[in-house]
Amino acid sequence: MQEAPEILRKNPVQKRTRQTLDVIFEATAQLLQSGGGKGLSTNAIAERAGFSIGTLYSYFKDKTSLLRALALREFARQEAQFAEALEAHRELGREAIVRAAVRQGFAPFAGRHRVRRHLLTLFGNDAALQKALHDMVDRMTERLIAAAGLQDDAMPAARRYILIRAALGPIRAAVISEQRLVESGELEDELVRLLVFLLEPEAAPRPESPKLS
Amino acid sequence: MQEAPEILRKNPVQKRTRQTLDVIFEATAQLLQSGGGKGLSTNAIAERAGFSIGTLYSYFKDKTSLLRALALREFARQEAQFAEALEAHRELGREAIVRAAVRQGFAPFAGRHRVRRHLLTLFGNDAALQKALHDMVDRMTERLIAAAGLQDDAMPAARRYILIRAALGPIRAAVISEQRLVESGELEDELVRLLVFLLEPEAAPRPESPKLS
Amino acid sequence: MQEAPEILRKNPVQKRTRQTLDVIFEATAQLLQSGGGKGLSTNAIAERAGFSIGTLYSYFKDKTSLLRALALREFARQEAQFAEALEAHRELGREAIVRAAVRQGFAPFAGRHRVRRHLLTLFGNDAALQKALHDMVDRMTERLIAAAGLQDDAMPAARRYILIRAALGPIRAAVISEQRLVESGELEDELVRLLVFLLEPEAAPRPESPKLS
Amino acid sequence: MQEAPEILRKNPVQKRTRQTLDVIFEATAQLLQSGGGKGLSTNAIAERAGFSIGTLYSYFKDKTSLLRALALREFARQEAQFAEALEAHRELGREAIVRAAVRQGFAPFAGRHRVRRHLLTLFGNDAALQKALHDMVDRMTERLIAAAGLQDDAMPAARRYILIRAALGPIRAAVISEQRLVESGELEDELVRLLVFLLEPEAAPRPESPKLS
DNA sequence: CATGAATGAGGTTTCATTCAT
DNA sequence: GATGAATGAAACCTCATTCAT
Repeated sequence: MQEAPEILRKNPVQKRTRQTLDVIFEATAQLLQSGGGKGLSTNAIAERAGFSIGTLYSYFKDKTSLLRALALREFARQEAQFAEALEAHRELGREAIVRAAVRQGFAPFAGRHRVRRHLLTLFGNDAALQKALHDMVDRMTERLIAAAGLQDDAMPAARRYILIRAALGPIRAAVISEQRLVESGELEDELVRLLVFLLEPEAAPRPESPKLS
Repeated sequence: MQEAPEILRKNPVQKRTRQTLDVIFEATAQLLQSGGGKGLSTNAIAERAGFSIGTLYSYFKDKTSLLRALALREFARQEAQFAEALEAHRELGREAIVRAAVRQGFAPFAGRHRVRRHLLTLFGNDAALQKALHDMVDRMTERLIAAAGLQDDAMPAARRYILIRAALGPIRAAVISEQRLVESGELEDELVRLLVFLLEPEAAPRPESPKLS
Repeated sequence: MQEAPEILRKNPVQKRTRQTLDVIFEATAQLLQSGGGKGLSTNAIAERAGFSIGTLYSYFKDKTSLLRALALREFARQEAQFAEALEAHRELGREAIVRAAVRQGFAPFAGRHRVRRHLLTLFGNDAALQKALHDMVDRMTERLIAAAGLQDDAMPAARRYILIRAALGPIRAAVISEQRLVESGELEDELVRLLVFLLEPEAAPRPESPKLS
Repeated sequence: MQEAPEILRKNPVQKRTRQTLDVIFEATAQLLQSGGGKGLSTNAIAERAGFSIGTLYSYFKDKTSLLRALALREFARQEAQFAEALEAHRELGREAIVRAAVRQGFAPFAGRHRVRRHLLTLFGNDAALQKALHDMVDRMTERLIAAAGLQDDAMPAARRYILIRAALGPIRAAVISEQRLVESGELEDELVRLLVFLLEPEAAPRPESPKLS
């Protein structure tokens, strides 16, 4: 059941190889964006990319490899953009930083939210990919905490776990079917308020409401 | 020329029909749980259910109809359980109610989290299904707000939108790959804290930190 | 390969049986007219007729039997109408009779030309049906010759063979795709002229090769 | 969203492609001739042709396309042969030319009359195909008129319409079930007489028999 | 190396027919 | 007798993958 870890069949260091890969990835993303899971055949990808199907198979050992590689690339790009966004607002105070993070959360959905959704969909079962995604969110979380000026260990693990993930669900749902809240900025405001609350060091740990079980 | 919006081809009021449907749904859910979206063929469903493929098609006009019906059924069941859980804790105070809601959020993942995930992904593009889901979450939100003893209109729309959705993402992610946080209850505590915060009537709208921008 | 000559499973003498058959035939004809060969399933026929599929199979041993019986019925009806039309113009002279015949040739296409075409299509290979059709045209031919006041044997066999068949092709073609010629009556005039020519006793044709007989 | 009107998926200019197409067409024709419309499955065609089913579908987008292409090919071939036959008898006088035309009318039924009949019936509903056929007969008509030495406009439209079509019906019927008349040549003689009559310039337009309605 | 024709397992769906109720 | 749920062979078609050129 274990997949051999080899994904690419060629060394992408070669410049020509890298360009070819870009073309293939772009073609795949376009088909994913326009047609969804349906119609995403290797033959269609090859045709859209302008290569022969045989060439495609000289770069990827099978269809899954291609998609996995695309997914990893997209995630990495997103992580980089997130880090960049935080960096750009580093000096403007916690709320500004959080707002930048939230705003960046909406970004990937700008032109291609279907690409991401389909990739997530396609690999819902792929443990390795899930792990990669998970780790990525963890790294983003740490970055956000640091940028907000907190000690990493000042925050309980479960709260760290929630920090970014609490925002992702609403963002995705709203982009798909509640454009009004997105465009008015109301949703952004609420998510900022939410994250700021989570980042707040606990004043005094709720002495008034003992847990009863 | 006109497409009938019907999903079922037979009237499920008949006892025999209902039983057959249950068997088909159960078989589908099992295959979804064990095998995932791939390999979920109508023939496999029929075989697992112990009916012939023809029977299956006498109940559903095509594969999509079957899956859609299953999705609607699962969602409805979940909504009912949610309402029930709230009702059972109605007298125990806001935090208890919220805790019940969060706990109920974990429940559907108990034995079959893959079933739900696959259904969600299979219909990621289906506008009608998305609408149904969306409406369901809205209804659950209203119920939670009422149970918590708030006036429905005391809460900004965007915050209502977030209320439940902020919890769903972390729950799903954690169930899949962070069992430890789930089992220790830490995650539950954090989510409860989060929802309680969102339900809090804004004491005095942060007079100490005016938004500058 | 030979089909047992039994077509009906029940004795149509019974009044109730005859009515049921009429309903089934009518339903079949409607489906044939509206949907063509596609969608003409036994289940659809039964549903349209308001009977259960089982009942249908108690009247006909299989689908082919049903269609064959319908075809025979339609042909017989057409033959009867043809005879009637000739009879009604018997006293008006040869041309009037021929014109009545031609006009009657167009008639079956009035409301249901698809029914006939599909039936012909479906049994293009059925030798028995073809024979029945053939015999029917022969009978119609004899009737026309008699009505026109000729001795049956005054006409060569090949010409008799042609007499009606020469008109059928143009009629069918024109009804399908040359409505203008049909509606203006030009086509009718030409076909009348053609049949009158064929019915003409050879005056003294081809004087260079006198047929003595 | 738009349907491409293409029939072939590959460019038949390539020699290999053309050969493959010929093989597929030939296999289809054989099955049509021997088995008829029933049992003509794409799998059977592929097997008979010696290709895999996938190859067949790489040439034609679906079964209908394949059959349509075959029909067009057969019709074109027939038209060419008809023109050729007329040309070969151009110098021999009107009756000889007409006889050549009639004889050519029997020709396609020589070895494969079922192929043509099945193709005709399969596309009885296909407007485009009917149009093509119709146009073909019109072209053949014009050719015959010209070869017979008449001015095209010397003949009423309705008579031109009839000219060839009056012969087609009897030919088809006779080939199927009246071989004797075919073999003795009697039928040919009668059809020649019929066409010659239709080609005759009207001596004097029937002044003696006014139309009475 | 690139190409793309060819492969064929396997997916979805239809529908004539049976038979227990 | 009537019913209609159930059957399952068989049809159409897709698409990941191979390999001769």
